Formats: sequence, C-alpha cells, structure tokens
Amino acid sequence: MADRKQFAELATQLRATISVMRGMARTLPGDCQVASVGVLSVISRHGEMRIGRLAELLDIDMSVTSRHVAHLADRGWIERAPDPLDKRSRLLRLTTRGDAVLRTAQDHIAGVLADRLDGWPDEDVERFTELLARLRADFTTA
Amino acid sequence: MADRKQFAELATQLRATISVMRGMARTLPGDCQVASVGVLSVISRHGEMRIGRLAELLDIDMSVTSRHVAHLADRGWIERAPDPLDKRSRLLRLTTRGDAVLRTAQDHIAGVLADRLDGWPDEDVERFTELLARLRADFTTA
DNA sequence: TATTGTTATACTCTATAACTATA
DNA sequence: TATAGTTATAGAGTATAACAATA
Repeated sequence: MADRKQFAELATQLRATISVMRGMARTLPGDCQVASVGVLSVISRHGEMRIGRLAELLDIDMSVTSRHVAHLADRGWIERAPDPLDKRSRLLRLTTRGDAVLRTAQDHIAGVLADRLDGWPDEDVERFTELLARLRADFTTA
Repeated sequence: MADRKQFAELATQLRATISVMRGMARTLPGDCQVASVGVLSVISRHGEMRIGRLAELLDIDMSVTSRHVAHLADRGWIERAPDPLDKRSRLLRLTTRGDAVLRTAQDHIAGVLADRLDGWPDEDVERFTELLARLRADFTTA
C-alpha cells in the first residue's frame, strides 16, 4: 500500500491535470463548450436517455444538466422526444448536427493530445487511460 | 504512436477525472477551498515568491492569483513581506497557521485517496503519478 | 405523496480590461 | 515607457431550494 506522501503527490498531480484540461478546453473550436462535449459524448456512448439518467452519468446535479440540455437543444445539437412511458420526461438523442459537432470536438482534442504526447509509446497511452478509468471506477462504485 | 481513437478515449477519461476531483473537493474540511490548497501547496513547495511567479506556476492569470492571495491573507494563512528589490511587489510566504491548514487539507485528500484506492498496488500509484506528471510536463514545455 | 424536470439564486473559479504605483 | 499588482466586470460551471407537472 502506498503511503501518505505518495497519495499527497498523486493529489498534486491530479490538481495540475485540471490546469491542463482547462488549457485544452480553451482551444475548442466554435461555441462548443467543454460541458457540451461531455453531454454529447455521454448521449453518444450510451444512447437515448432521460435527463435524470444523464445527470447520474455526468455526476452533476439534474438542475445543471437541465440547463446544459436546454443550451444544446437551442443549438439544435440534441432533440427531445416525448417519453411514451412517462409524460414528465423526454428522451434525449443527438441530432445529425450534434453528432458532427461532437466528432469535430473529439477530433480536435485527440489532435491536441497526439501533438503534445508525441513521444509517448502506445503502451503508455493505454496504461494511462486504464489507470484514469480505474480511478473513476473506484470513486464511482463507493 | 497511439491512434485517434485511443486519444479520444484518453480525453474522455481525463474529463471524467475532473468529476472525481470535484467530488473530492466537496469533502474538504473548513472554509478551505481547492484553489486555496493549490496556492498554499505551491508556496510550500517552492518557497517565498512574488504574485507573478505564483501565477506562472499555477498557470492562472495574475488577477485571479491576486484575489486568491488576498483571500488567504485575510485568513492569516499567508503573509506578504515587502520585497527589498522592488517596491511594487511583496514576497509571499506561509504562516504557521497556513502551513497547518495545508497539512490538514493534504492529509484529508491523501486519506480519501488511500481509502478509495485501497486495492491499488504501490507500483500503480507511483506509475499513475508519474504519467500525470509527464502529461503536465509535456503541456507546459510546449 | 413521491418523482421528474425547470427555474431562481448564489457560489467558485477563471479571464479581460482598465487602473495605480513603481521601475 | 514598461512592468507588478489590484480591481471591476463578465462568463462558465456548479449546487441548493422552491416550484410545476405528472406518476
């Protein structure tokens, strides 16, 4: 088991990672915000869903999710179909344009990463991705 | 070299990591905010410095740094000594209380990590920390 | 009554621009 | 003139609480 000092160092590096992400976010094209990419990405991955489920997957409050969704719907990037099982809810899905916006944003970010992580062996990128996923999993399940 | 798809997956996991950090931030004790921990941590690591240098190390604008510093000084967590070489600047350093606040926050975060990453082998924690540091380095130098 | 979602309000963190004091 | 720092203002992202509609 790692000791306190190692975890403190890990925490420092995790904090610094937020700066890196913020810097990358600033380079996003058009009026597409990071939060929008997150929403579009989740819907694209998991398919049609309601706001409540989306909020759960994003791990943010439903009130916030509701605002994000309204923002995206205003731009025509997602559509809200009636939920046949519950008139209080609507089912969210990406429009063709929304899908295009998501792809553009993802390509852009992947491009920035590919550029900066130029010297990284394939194996390190995979391992890094896996460790981040494990971190998330260990925080989500508990 | 990793392909686009791998980098897109890495981006997704990095985005999710921010959620994890936000969750951890919510559990911080007292009125100590994450941004405060960042400031205290940098001064503690690098020693006495001016606002400009602090902003550079934190990678945030000096105006924002100035506000954070004022916040910390109000609480008596840092002190601002005159800079003998330049009357426009002051040298920032942690007070005894500031150091205590930092240690408490760091212990808290390290504790949360230790708790959630219970099953992680020592080696994985080290490797993870190193990969995060490398990510930051590769984004900072370019 | 309980649940789904929306809206009003407020807080944290950040950036840009205008300003003051000193170099 | 240029630089260090502060302050005013604005925007993105979030949470809490009060609310409307439906279950």
